[in-house]
Amino acid sequence: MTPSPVSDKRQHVVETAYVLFKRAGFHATGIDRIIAEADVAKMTMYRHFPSKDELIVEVLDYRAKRFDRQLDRLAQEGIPPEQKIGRIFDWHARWFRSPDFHGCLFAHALAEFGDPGHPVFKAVVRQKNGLKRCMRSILEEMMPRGRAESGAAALLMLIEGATLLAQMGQADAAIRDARKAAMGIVAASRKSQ
Amino acid sequence: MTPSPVSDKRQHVVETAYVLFKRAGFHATGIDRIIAEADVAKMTMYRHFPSKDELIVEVLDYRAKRFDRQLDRLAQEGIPPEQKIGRIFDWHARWFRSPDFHGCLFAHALAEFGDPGHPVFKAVVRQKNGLKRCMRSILEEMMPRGRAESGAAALLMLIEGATLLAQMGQADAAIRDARKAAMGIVAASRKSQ
DNA sequence: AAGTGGTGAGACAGGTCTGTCTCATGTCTA
DNA sequence: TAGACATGAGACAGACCTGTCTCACCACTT
Repeated sequence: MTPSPVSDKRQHVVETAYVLFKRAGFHATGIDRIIAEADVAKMTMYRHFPSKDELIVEVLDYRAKRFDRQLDRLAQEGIPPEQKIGRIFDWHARWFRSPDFHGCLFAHALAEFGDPGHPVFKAVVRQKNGLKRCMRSILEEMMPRGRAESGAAALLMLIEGATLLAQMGQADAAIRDARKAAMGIVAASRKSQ
Repeated sequence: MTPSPVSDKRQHVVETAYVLFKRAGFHATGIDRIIAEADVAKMTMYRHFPSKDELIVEVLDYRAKRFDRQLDRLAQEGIPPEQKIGRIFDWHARWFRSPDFHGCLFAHALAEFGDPGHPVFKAVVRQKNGLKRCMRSILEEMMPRGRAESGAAALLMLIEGATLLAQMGQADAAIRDARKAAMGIVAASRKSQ
C-alpha cells in the first residue's frame, strides 16, 4: 500500500530538515546531514525537492502553516481583543522557555537569504505579514483601521525584538517587558489618537 | 616605511570582510572571496587572524565600536532625554534608507552562530547589551532605575523589530510606528508606574 | 652591505558542498 | 504473473571550503 498519496518520506524529510536548520542554520546544514538524519536516500530527497533552496522554502511554509493554525486557535471568537493579544504573548513566553528554542527560523532565514528576489526571502515576508495581519484584525475590533495598522506593526516589532533577546538568554525579562509595552500601546491606541 | 604600527592590510581586510558579510552572510562568504576582494594574499590574512571565526568576531567588534561612537555623539550632554531617544530613531531612519542597508549584521550573526558558547554569539550579546545600556542611562535621567531598565528593553525590542521590518522593505512604516510606540512608552513611564 | 619582516602568488591537502547517475530491491496494482 | 513505481545505496563530478606551506620579493633598518 502506498503509505500516503504524496508519500510519507517527503514530510519526514521536511520535518527532519526543520530540526537541523533550526539548530545549525541553513548554509551550515548540508544535504548529506539531512538525508542521514532522516534516514533517506539522497535520490528520494531530490525526487521530492528540486533543490536545497526549494526544500528550505517548503520547510518555512510548513512551519508558517503550523504557526497560523496555533494562532487561529488562540484568537478564537468570543474573547475580548486584549485577551487575544495577551494569549499571543503567553504563547511566545512558552515558546521561549521550550528546551529547543533557538530563535525565529524566519528571522534566521532572512539573515542568510537577504536577496529580496529569492524565494526564501519571499517566504519569510509571507509569514511575517501573516502575523501582522492577524494582530491587525484583532486590533480592528477596538480601534479604527489606521490605528490598528500602526498598532499591529508595533506589536510585531516588540515580538520580533523579544524573540531576539530571548535567543540571547534574556527570555523572561524580554517577554515581561514586551508584554507591558504592548498593553500600554493597546490601551493608548484604544482611547484616542 | 612601515605603513602603520600593526599594518594597513589588517584593517583593510576587516573592512572588506564587513561589506561581504553584510551582503551575503557569514557562511556564504568564503575566505577566497574576501582575500580576492581585499586584494590581499591568503597568508597575509591568516597571519593577522588565526581563523575565519576570529575574523568575524573582529569585524563585529569593529562595527560595534563604530556604532557606539556614533551613539555617543547622538546622546551628548545638554539635551533632554526625549530628544536623545528621538535622535536614535532618526539615526536608524537614515540607516534604513541608506542604499546598502541589509539589516542588522549582529542579528544575522546570531542567526548563523546560535551556540551561546561561540565567540561570535558573545560578540553579538556584547553589542546588544551596549545599546540597551545606553538607552537605559538616557531613561534614568527621567525615571527610576527599575522602570528605566524595562523601558530600555522595550525600546531595544522596538528597534530590533523595526530593523527586521526595514529589511523586508517596510522601512518607512516601521520607523514611524516604532518611534510612535517608543514615545508613548517613554511618556507613560515618565508619568507613573 | 647584510639582515629583517611584511607581503604576494599560488600550490596543496583534506574535507564538504550540491546535484546527477546507475543499479538493485521491494511493494503495490492490473 | 508482469509491470509500474517509490526507494535504497552509493559512486561520481565539479566546485568550493578552510587552513598550511613554500618561495620569491621588496622596503626599510642597522
